[in-house]
Amino acid sequence: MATSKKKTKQSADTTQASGASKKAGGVRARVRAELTAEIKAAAGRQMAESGASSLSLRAIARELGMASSAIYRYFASRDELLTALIIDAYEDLADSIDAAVAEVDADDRHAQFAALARALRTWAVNNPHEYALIYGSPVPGYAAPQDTIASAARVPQALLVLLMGGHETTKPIPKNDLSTSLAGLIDYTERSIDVEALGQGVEVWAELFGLISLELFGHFTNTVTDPELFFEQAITRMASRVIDTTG
Amino acid sequence: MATSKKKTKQSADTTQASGASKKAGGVRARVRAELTAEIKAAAGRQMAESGASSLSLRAIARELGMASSAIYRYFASRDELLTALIIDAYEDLADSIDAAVAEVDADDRHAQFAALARALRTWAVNNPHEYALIYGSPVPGYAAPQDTIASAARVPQALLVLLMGGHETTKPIPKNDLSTSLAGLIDYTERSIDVEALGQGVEVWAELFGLISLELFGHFTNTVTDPELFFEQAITRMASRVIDTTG
DNA sequence: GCGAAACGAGAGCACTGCTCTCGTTTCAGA
DNA sequence: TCTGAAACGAGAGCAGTGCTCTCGTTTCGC
Repeated sequence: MATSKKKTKQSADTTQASGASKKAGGVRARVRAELTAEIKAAAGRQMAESGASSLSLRAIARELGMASSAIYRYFASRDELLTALIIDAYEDLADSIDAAVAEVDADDRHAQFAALARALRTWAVNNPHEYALIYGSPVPGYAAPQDTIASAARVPQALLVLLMGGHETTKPIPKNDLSTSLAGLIDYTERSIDVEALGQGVEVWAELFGLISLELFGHFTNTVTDPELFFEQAITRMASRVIDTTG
Repeated sequence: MATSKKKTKQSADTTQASGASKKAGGVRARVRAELTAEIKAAAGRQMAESGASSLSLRAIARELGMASSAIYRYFASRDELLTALIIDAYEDLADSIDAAVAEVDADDRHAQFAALARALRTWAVNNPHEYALIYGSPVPGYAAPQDTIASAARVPQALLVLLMGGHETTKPIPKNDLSTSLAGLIDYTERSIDVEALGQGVEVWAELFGLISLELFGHFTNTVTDPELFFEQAITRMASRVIDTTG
């Protein structure tokens, strides 16, 4: 009876959600880029007020006035959107730190470290959900794609540069527990930094994130009454450890 | 026509989901306690393999062979279940630490600190999801109920005890930036601990959590190749800072 | 100009937390 | 001991989610 819907010649619908740029010229490509950015912006807005865990693709679609299924033309899944936000967060943080460090005298390494630390904390305080997204507990199933790793590395890179400014070494790396545990870092820095300094760097790095995480995640309430003031004091001590370590 | 269902005298159904113990005697009370424990156990099992974010009340009900709505007789909401798990996690961690510290010579404070630190990390490594639950990013809307605070405090308490073992003071607390920022902690310890030592304690505390969080959350991959070995080295240095601080 | 690819909209599936109702079981007080 | 009230389990139902599939339209590249 009813003829099955006329079968128009239909194509395969093989849109790449994680669009690898395609031709940059076309009008469609431009619109696509804009919409992608709009989706990320809406997601960022939504995340800023309710956090990453409650981020809803449907809510984003609603805000943008489009069907929820349309989002999938731009991001293959919620996870992929999250990944994009993670990368953006890393980049934004790294930019903030780099800018702050660049503003102070390159010879004053104490001041450089202080600038780095303050930039890190300030960014975290101003973007708590983004901070939680990248340095808080990761979603269990979530395996960081290779893309994020490069961006993630930019942040500690700033501290490594600081270390390189005073602890370069040409001496062979000693073979001991410390160098064993830091093998990856030693490799990454091409054996150019003194191992003791590297170790102090990692420790200070951990303290920085510890202080900020404990503050942001509410573990300082009623004990460390003024986290910012305490952080300032800690900066001085941490700077000494990072900079005055004799290799 | 059809008589509306006969209105049996019906009561108000005012079960308190967050059961405040009631009479301990009755059979019903005992069954209730058992089922509550079973639900928490199932939740813990489910969390251990897929993390807290994907914890599903319906899945728990399924595992226990009951209707999902029945769960609400025991926990008013998913959040309340989470809270119970959080408290259990804090208690379990605090127990582990206390037990580890108690096993070493009370006079050897370096060894005591080392035991504390190792117990903390070991627990975290063995219970990564529980660790993430209590020290990772909190759910944005989630405000820690008063109940959790007491349990949460037990953990850093262990370090405070260590500090008290060597930095008691009867001198008045100086009025400076450090004491201002730590006002809450000074109050909590009833001004019995030297402020400098308190400051070092907080810093070391932060470093401990920083090291463990960075390791567990995957920020050490390819850099700190052997986190456990590195942690061991850091312990020595941290112990010195905590214990050898001259007030 | 035309075929193929890209796209937006909409329906639908399986899942979630949570609520409400209803019949049953247990408890506590008279 | 009896009885009304409280506690309980089951089930249906609601609103929300991520994601898939289909279908008609628009745009692109050759």
